[in-house]
Amino acid sequence: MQTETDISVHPLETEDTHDRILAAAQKLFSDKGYDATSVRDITSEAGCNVASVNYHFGGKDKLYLETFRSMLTLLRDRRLEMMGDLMARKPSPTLDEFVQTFATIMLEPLVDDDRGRMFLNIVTREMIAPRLPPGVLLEEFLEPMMERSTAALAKVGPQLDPVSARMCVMSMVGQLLHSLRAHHLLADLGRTDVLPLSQTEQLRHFVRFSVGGIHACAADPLQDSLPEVTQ
Amino acid sequence: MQTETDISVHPLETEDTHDRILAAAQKLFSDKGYDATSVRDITSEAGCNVASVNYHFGGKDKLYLETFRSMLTLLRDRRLEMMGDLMARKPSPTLDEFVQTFATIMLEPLVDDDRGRMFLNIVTREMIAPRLPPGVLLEEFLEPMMERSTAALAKVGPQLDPVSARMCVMSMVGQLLHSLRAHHLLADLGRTDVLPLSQTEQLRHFVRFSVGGIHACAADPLQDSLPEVTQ
DNA sequence: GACAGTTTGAAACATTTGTTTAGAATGTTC
DNA sequence: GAACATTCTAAACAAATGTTTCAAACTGTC
Repeated sequence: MQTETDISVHPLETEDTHDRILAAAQKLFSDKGYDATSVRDITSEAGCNVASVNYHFGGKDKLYLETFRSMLTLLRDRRLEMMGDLMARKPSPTLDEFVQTFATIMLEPLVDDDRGRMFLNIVTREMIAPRLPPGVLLEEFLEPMMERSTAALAKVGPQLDPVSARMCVMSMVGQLLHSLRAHHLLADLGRTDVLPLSQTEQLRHFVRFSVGGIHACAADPLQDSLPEVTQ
Repeated sequence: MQTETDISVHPLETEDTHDRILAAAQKLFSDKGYDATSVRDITSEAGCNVASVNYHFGGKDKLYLETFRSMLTLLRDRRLEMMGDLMARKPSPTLDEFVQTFATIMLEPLVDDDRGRMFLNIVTREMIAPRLPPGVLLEEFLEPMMERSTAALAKVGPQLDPVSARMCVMSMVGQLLHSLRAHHLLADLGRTDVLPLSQTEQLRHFVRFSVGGIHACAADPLQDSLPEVTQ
């Protein structure tokens, strides 16, 4: 952001067409989805010609792929960095601290109203109806974060078998994404009455519930019912 | 299903065009979304003429609305009925039983591979990019189930303030939907290695985690930080 | 200023889109 | 059987879609 020279006064016009198209595509693809977004929607939002998409990106599908990759690598790397910071702390975080920071790590890139919702929407869409080459979403974006989170939880949490740790991370992620989606839906409808809690209070509930759940999992391990899976 | 006479041998051809279109629309709208599904896709799947959609439903958007309503009222009523059965049991269910049955109630209509995934997909899409009149999804479908679930939990669970009970239901729903979406994604990619647990074991984790979370919430109520919200 | 390379613009391309039209087929009623 | 309403089909409609074409405009270099 700060890297641009201050020659031009208008920040939008400092970006070249390539970047303006990418920005418009991020907004529109996230907002309305791939099919509901026409190339002309994008180019008119970007203030350029229809042909520019094909000149700069080689087609609508290629633009979508580049859009998705540019957004999601940003999201992933930011999360991985925050997770790395957390786990590098000199006294290892307590379980409470870990769960709370985990929520921040997962949500912080998503709650920024500019790009946050776009992230969530485009990932959600990709989960239901993938438009990317198969496996890209899972292997490049979901699994790395999943792996690190599971390892981190296993380190700070109570004694948990690997599978239980993974399931606990899934439980936490599910809670966070669902409450965020619900928040967006309710905000759109102006129904602030349905979930009368501030973000702080919602976070407190999440930590409370999840820490309780993790302890319960540690006290009652899954493994005993598993006949030592061949691996 | 059993109400049809056995005059015709071919079950598909016993349905009239109206129903065949509706069935095809359910499949395709859920599978690919509203925009990616063309009227011709639907009519060719239903084996009828393009004009039939407009004749029987008055347009693509009307067909979508009818499709959504027919699917979701089915889903909602089935869940509400199961929830009613559970709470009508002579000895009130324990918290463990409640959480376990809650999972069944939420998932059972969704795991049937025929229609289950269609339900989940179409609801998910409606949450990110509504195509229905605003509020229909929330007020007709989500809130009734939410209300009943919260009330039921408050009845069988430990002492929980209303807001905490609601948040606990949210936590449970979030977990269930997320693990189901993950299951679908992984199944599509053939990655059975990522989540090496049977449905029974996943259910066991869910119950364990959620019961632990609920107890933790009861032990540490949210209310004390709330300055008695004006209502 | 002339030149080569890059970027942009207006127009047109062939498809596909949702919808409409008019008429044939079908079943029902008198 | 005639008149009727209902349901279906083929064809056509205008509008929107992603993409291509090609000349104009711009860029920097000599």
